[in-house]
Amino acid sequence: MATTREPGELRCPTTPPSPAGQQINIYSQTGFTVNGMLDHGGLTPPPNPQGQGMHPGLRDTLSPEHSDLGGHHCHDHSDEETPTSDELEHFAKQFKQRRIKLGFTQADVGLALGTLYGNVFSQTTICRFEALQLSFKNMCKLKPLLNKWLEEADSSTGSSSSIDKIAAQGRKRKKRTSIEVSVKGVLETHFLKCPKPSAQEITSLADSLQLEKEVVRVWFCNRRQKEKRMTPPGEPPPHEGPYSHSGSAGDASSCHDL
DNA sequence: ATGCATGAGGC
DNA sequence: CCTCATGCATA
Repeated sequence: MATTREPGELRCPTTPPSPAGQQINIYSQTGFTVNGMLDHGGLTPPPNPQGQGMHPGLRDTLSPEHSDLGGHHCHDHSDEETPTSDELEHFAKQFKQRRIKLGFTQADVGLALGTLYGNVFSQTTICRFEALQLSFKNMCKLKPLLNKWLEEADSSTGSSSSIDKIAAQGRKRKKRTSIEVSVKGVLETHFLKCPKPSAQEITSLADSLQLEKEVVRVWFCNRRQKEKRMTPPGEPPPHEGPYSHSGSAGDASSCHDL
């Protein structure tokens, strides 16, 4: 049932005490510069064609170099340029390890980034970074920031934190709709058939599932995003029993079935 | 750790 | 409407 509840004040139950005492940060997102990835007084380095182009499976053999065309080449410094998937993976692992050793929570890091560079991030984002659950591009963007934080953190092992919260906006966030597992299953099935249903298909699907069209639409959007992330479900330290997923009995022909 | 949601930018 | 980057609210 869609029991619309207002966003109550809820605090993370698992937020270890962290030292506080720093400066305040500025605003939040939207409008920040895209780091200084390319700003040398030379030619603009070739854009990274990768990213979303590859499907989940770029775990091992991935050419770590780029084809230099034109006749110019820029060396890749310690941290810059487009890292490889492997590099990102390694970095993420090390980052998490060090972060924990230093006694910081994911939330702490997110805030620290804000006080350090003005870009605040939530626990969610840090978590996803560590788990490599972001898009390749996104990972590349965050790596430099987190890397810098690492340096700062281990350098000044003692005081680094801040307490600052951005006021919630006037808009009320819709209550999270919990979709029943059985319904999710149906959605999954449809996704396999048609990852990108048309508006009308979404409408009828929503209708048959008794869900708001918007909810269904968003579900598909989120589902597509998941498909684009790095680390295909169950890869790194495979301890998980991958769902053998039977060949969905039924039909897998056309997505038009209104 | 994740599911559903918001919003900006793009066609 | 979609993609993408992000995050509140939850399990």
